[in-house]
Amino acid sequence: MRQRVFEHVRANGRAARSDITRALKISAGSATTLTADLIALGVLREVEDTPREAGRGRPPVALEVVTDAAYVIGIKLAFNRHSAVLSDFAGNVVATATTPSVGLRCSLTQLLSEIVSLVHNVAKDSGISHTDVKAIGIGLPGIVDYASGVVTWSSLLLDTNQDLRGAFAEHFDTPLYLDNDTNMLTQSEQWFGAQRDKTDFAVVTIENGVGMGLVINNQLFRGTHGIGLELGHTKVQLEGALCRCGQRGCLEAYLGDYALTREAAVALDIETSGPKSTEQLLEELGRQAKTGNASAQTIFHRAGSYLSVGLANVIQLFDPPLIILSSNQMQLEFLCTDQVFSKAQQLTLSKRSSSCEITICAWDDLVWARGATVPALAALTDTMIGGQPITS
Amino acid sequence: MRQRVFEHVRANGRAARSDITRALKISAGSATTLTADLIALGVLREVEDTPREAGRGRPPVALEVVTDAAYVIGIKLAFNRHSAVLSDFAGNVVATATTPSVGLRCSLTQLLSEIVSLVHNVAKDSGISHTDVKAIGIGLPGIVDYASGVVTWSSLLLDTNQDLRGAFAEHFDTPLYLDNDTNMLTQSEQWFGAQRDKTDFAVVTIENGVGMGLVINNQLFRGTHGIGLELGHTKVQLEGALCRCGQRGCLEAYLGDYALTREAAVALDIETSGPKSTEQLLEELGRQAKTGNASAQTIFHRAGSYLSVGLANVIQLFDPPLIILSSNQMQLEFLCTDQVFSKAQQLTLSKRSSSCEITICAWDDLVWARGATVPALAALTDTMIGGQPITS
DNA sequence: CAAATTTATTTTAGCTTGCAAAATAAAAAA
DNA sequence: TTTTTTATTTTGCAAGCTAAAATAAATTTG
Repeated sequence: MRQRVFEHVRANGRAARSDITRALKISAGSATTLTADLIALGVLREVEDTPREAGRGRPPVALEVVTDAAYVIGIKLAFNRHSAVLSDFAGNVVATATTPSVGLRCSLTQLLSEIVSLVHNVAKDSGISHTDVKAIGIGLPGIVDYASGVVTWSSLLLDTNQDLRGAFAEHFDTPLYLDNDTNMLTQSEQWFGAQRDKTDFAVVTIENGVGMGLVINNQLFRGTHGIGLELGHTKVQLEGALCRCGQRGCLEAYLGDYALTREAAVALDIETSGPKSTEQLLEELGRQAKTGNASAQTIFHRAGSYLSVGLANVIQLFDPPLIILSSNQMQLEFLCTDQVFSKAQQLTLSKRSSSCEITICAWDDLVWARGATVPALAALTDTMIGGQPITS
Repeated sequence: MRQRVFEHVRANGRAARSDITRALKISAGSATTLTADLIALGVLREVEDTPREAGRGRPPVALEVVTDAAYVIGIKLAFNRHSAVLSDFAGNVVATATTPSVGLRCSLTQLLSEIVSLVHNVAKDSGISHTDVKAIGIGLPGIVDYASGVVTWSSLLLDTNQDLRGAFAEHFDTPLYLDNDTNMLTQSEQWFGAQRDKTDFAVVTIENGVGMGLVINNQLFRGTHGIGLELGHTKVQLEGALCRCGQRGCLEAYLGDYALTREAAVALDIETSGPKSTEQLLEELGRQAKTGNASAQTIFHRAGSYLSVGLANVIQLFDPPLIILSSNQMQLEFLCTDQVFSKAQQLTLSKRSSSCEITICAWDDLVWARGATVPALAALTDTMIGGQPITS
């Protein structure tokens, strides 16, 4: 219950004891006791100059999170750049940092050294002491065993089954929470997003690969072994296009950056092995599609069809009231279109009454990184407040 | 906690207080108090002649469910026959009944009258009074709003959005729990199946249509609106085979009875409009496939390929440790083969360490009907023991 | 066979949590 | 100034557990 009171204050920024009794349906006496505990623990404080609101009666005294009770860092590791966010105990972003990354698969040692310098960088300018950072969260693409902190597979790493948490522990004492990057983005939406009041929603990301996150009843769903929701590798075509994973017909083999660019070479009549980067190729492909290149258009058109199918399947299986779609600029413009969405709705229309809302957003890497602070903050709060660790 | 103690006894048939303290990790004192409550409520009783077990010390005195504290009925409605099970409060089957059904879509009134006669039939022979039946569960194919008891759509009914619970209430006072039939089978597995100790598993059914049920952490997952898990209508092929739902490329359009038999006419070189029933056609198709008819074999082969894809997608998305596959005899023999399963595993192999076990079973309709007793029993127990209703 | 040992269950005292209701506080309205 | 209204604190009290002691009922042991 202490946890719930604290989370209510954190989620709302400020809340008076009387707000808490109403929101959490506890008695006024309990509110007094619980908040007194939290104040004694040093995680909540009364706001001195609570702004005077209209209304009679004794004015409520707002409570807020003691922002400097602890700090956490959230990191997003990606193919072309890494991003980090330093956040206070209330979840406010205090500092950010970004570094370019090698752009090639690398060893665990190399990746770790990039993480170490990023951690130092983000703390440097903010004036926050190293020792005040009490937890760190990292999200990276691939399959991650959340419980053990082992990276089963990642597109960033040369090797499989890398014990990133173990390696990290040799550099820092800080506890590390490691997860798939889409789960981090999902938690960013859950805590900080425009739809943060929603208890159930899905997140679908289209980047180099295709990922998915799911919140059911305010709880992140990871699958039994923590490796579910591999939407990118669901099959949408028997013996279809070749995927990075070696299989054929995976959804991401039609939608991901690499899927579009490998066909771009043909459509744009450029030599494949040219010096162009994926980003440049994608941009060129978009430009050509806009100016009427039929081959370029057909690439996006086909990808759009499969995106409809992917979204429809998500709706049919998980039945979420909302899907938040996040993607690169190019896919956003050409794939995440109203036509594609209405096609997806059509494909699920069969007898279903309530429909699923689909919204789009193109998030900055820092939003992803901020999501990585969520498990760090949540776990830290648990240890500080002292309750059963929430298994999320 | 009372609930948990009671469910532990019911799940194990018998349990001593000392077993309960160990299993539920409560103190011996609590076990005494809680069981005393349950005995006073008339739902548990001490077993007089507890069989003497080897071992020293004061012998444990077993507790068991008072079987005649209440009775419930579970019903499975299907295309060609309806089945009912009368169960005591411990979940033991006391009587069963089966009636042929019209075999055509019918009106709500017609279906209801079949339900009414089934309810009377199953109680008749058992000597159980009508008034001792305290709850009834019904499972039927289609989309059912569990909370409201409205059948949004069913292959059994002519019309959509039929308020079956409301209509039922005009005939009986007994509370009615209405659900999709696959959810009922899933709960049958959860309570009575060989794998009932499992906390997480999926059920996939291949009958006329294709259905799915999912248990996550001992809890039935229905999707947010209670209409998720429509595996049969996930798309596995862009612009693929025509499905009953009007869409193209649905999984069940490749696997369901009707999907196989509509191609059977061609393969077997029979006139489509002949008098053959679906069952006869399926049997004939199986016979021919066995005796080397290449066309017949190719039908099963294609269906098998899509079943692999469907199972692989379930694994990729839900990551269950176990899938229980239930189907008709014919699909069991020709589709649920080791080749299909190993193909499904292959399609998910990408970097995944733990694999998903797949088991098969061909359940009698009575097993499905018994599953329909589960929500009835669970809800009844809640009201009798008086706790928060379990939201499952 | 009586005493010791072992296991099960009950009793007892105490702790924690949360509530209702009364008391107190702090403001606006009369 | 008094009343009214809203917020918060204080004060018993009840429920739900637990740990530890007491009691029960068997088997083993000397």
